[in-house]
Amino acid sequence: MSGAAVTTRRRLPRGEREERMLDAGERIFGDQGYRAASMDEIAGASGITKALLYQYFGSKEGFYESCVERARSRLFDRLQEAAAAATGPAERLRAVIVTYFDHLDEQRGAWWLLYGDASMDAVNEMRRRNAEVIGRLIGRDVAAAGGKVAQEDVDFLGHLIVGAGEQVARWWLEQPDLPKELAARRFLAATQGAIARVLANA
Amino acid sequence: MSGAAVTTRRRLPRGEREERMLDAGERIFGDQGYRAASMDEIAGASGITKALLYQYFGSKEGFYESCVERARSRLFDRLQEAAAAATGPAERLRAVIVTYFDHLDEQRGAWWLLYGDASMDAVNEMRRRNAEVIGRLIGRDVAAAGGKVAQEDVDFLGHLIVGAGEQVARWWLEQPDLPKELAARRFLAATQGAIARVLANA
Amino acid sequence: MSGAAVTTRRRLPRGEREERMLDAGERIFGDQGYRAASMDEIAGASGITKALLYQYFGSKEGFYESCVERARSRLFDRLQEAAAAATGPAERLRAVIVTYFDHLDEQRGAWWLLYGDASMDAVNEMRRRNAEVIGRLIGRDVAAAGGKVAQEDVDFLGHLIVGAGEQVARWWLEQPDLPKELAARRFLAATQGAIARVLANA
Amino acid sequence: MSGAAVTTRRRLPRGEREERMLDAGERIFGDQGYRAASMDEIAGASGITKALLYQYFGSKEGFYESCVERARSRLFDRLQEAAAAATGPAERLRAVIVTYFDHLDEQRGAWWLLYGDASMDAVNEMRRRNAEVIGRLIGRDVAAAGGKVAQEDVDFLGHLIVGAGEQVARWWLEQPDLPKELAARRFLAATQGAIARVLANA
DNA sequence: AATGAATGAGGATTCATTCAT
DNA sequence: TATGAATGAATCCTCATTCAT
Repeated sequence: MSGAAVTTRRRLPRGEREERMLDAGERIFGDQGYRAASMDEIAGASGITKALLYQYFGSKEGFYESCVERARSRLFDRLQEAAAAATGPAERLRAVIVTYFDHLDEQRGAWWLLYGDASMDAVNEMRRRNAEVIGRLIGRDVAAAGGKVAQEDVDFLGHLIVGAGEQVARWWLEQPDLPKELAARRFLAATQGAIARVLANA
Repeated sequence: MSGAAVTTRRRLPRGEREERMLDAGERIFGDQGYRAASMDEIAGASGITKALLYQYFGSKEGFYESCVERARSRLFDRLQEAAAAATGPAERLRAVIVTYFDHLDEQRGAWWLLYGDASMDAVNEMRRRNAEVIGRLIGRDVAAAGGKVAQEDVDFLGHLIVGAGEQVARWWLEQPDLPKELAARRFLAATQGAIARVLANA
Repeated sequence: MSGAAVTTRRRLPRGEREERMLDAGERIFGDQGYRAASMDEIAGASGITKALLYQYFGSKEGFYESCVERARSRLFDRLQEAAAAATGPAERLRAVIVTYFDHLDEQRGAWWLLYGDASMDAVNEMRRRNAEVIGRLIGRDVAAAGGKVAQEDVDFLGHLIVGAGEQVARWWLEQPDLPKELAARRFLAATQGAIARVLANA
Repeated sequence: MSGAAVTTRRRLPRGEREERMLDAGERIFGDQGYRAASMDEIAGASGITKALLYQYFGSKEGFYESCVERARSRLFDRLQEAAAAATGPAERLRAVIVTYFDHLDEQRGAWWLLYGDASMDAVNEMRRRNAEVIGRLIGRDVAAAGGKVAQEDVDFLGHLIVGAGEQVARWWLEQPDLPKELAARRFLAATQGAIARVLANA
C-alpha cells in the first residue's frame, strides 16, 4: 500500500537479484565444493526458487562458472591495481603479495571458492590463467630491466607461484596467530629467492 | 563341487582382492574425482560386487581414504628412500625432487588422485602431512648444519613446496616437450632459492 | 514517442498476432507432440512472451485445441468444397480422396499435427468428428440413391476410413517414389470396396 | 516367522518382479500415455521403488519399449496362432479378425498402450511391423491361390488394415451395445471388400 | 566370502502458470 | 496490450548403502 521498499522480496531488478544469487553461490560452493553443493540450498540461501537460478544461469555448471569468474575478477582487479600503482619491479612484487594476503584475510570464507574443487575444469582453467598473468608480470619486469627470459621459465614461475600461493593460503588461514604481514613477508622472500635462482640458472 | 581350481577367478586371497579394488578405485577416483565416481562403477571395474567393497572398506569415504593413503605411501616411500640414500643436504634435496618427477612421469594418470578432489578432507589432510614431512626434512638438514630455524618457517616452507609441486606438476604433465630433467632442475633451483631466502630473512 | 510506425513490429492487430502464434504452435506441436512441446519454445518462435500466449488462449491445452481445430478446419473446408463441387456420389468420393492426398502432399510437415499426440483428448475428439462427417457423406449419398443404411454402419465406415486414411498417410509420406495419384487411386478402390461390402452385408 | 510365502514382497526372483513391473507399466502407460505416466507412479503400482525399475530397465524409454513389446507379442502370438490353425485363406482372414476383437474385448484397458502415444517412435515402428506382417499374410494367400501381387499393393493393404483396425477399435470400445461378433463381421466385410478391389484394380 | 535384490533420499532440470508493472 | 520476474510442483535419474541368501 504505502511502501515500495517494504516487500524487499519480489520484483528486484535483474542485476540486483543476480548479485544476491552469486553471493549465495560463492558462499556455498566455497563451503562445500561444486558437487556437494546443491542448487536447492543455494536457491534457499538466495531467498528465491531454484527455477529462477536456472532462468538466470542456465545450469549448475554455468552458475558455478559465473561465481568463480566474479570472485576471480574481484581478486585480480585488486592485484592489477596494486601492480599498476607500484613504482618499480621490486616494489611491484611486494605490493602484489601484500594485496593477495589482504584479500585472503578479508574473504576468508569465499576464498575457497577460488581453489575449491580441483576436479572442475573451470578451476584448473583459472589456475592456468592466473599463472599466465603472473608470468607476464615477471617477464615484463625482467625485460624492463634489460634482461632476457625464456618463455618456459616465465611459465614455470607463474605456475609455481600460483601453486605455492594456494597452499600457503590454505595453511595460513588456519594459523590464527600468524599476522598476515609476517606471512606476506615470508612469501615475498620465498618468491624473490625462487625467481632469482630460476632466472640465474636458465 | 569340491574343487578349488574350478573357479580359478573366484576366491582370491583377501590381499589380492583388496589390491584389485584399490587399483580400480585409484584409476576411477583419479579420472572423475571423489563425488563423480560411483561405487557401482568401481565395483564393476574390479570385477566384484558393490556389497563386497562395503564389506572390505565400510563406506565410500573409507575406501577413498584407503586409495589416497596407498597412493601417498607409494610416493612417499620412494621419496624417503631417495632421501635416505643421499649423502648430504644439498644432494638430498636434489634426489627428492628428481624422484618426485620420476614418479609423476610414471604415474601420469593416477597422479590426479593425489590432488584430485580438493573439497575432500582426505586430500587436504594429505597435503598437510606431506608438508610436514618436507618441513621436517628441511629442519633436520639445517639443524645438522648447525643452524637454527623457527618451526613456523619450516611449516611455511613445507606448505609452499607442496603447493608449488602440485601446480608445477599439473603444468608440466601438459608440456609434452619439456624433459623431466629440465623441469626437475628448475624446480630444484626455485626451491633452493626459496628456502635460502626464507631462512635468511627469518 | 508518439509515432505508431516506429515499432513496426509491435502492436500487430489481434488477428494477425493470433495467426502467428497458431503457426508456431502448429509447427512445434507437430514436431514434438503435445507434451514435449513447451510454451516457452512456442512463445519464442512466435516472437512474443509466454504471458501473452496465456492471455490469448488461457492454457496450453486451450492453445493446443485451437491449433488442432484450425488445422482440422483447413483440411475439412477443402474436403467439403471438393465434395460440394462434385456431380454425383461416385465422383464425390473420388474428389474427396484426391483432395485429401493433395493436402497431405502440400502440408507434409505440419500434417503430423493432426495425428501427433494420440493420448490427447483433442485429437481423439477430432478423429471422432472427422469420422462423423465422413459417415454423413456416405449416408447422404446412399439415401440419395434410395438406399437405406443403419446409423451404425455409417459410423463404422466413418471410423474405418479415418483410421485407414491416417495410417496410409503415414506410410505414403515415407514412400518418395509413389506418386500421389496412384496412392489416391488405391485408396479410392479400397474405400469403395469396403463401403460396398459393408452395406451389402448389413 | 512361520512362512516363506508370507512376505510376498521382497526378494522375488528377477523374472517374477519383472513381470509385475511390466503389468503395472502396461496399465499406466495405457491409461495416460508415455509422457504423462510417471515412473514414480508405476513403481508405486508395482509395489517397489523407482530405483529398481531403473536397475531392471535402465530408463523410462527402455521400460516403455519393454511394455509395448510384451503387449504386442501377446496379441501377435495369438493372431499367428489363429492364422496357423485356419484351414484356408478366407477362413484365415475371418479367424484373425475375430481373434483381434476377442483380444480387444479382453484387454480393454491395456489396448491403448498399443496405439497410445503416437509421438513415440516405438509406436510408429510397431505400426510398421504390424502392417508388414499383415501384408505378408495377404501376399502369401494370394500367391497360394496362384495370383500375382505387387509388393506395393501388399504394403498398402497392410497399412490400411492396421490403421482401420486401430480407429475401429477405438470406436468400438466405446460402443457398449455393439456385440463384438457384429463388429468383427463388419470389419471382415470391409477388409474383404478393400482387398478384393485393390487387387483387382492393380 | 560373496552375491543380487532392494531401497531411501536427494539432485538437476523443466514447465505451465501467475503477477506486478 | 505486453512484459519480465518469479514460482511450485513434477520428473527423470543416480547413488550410497543394506539385507537375505
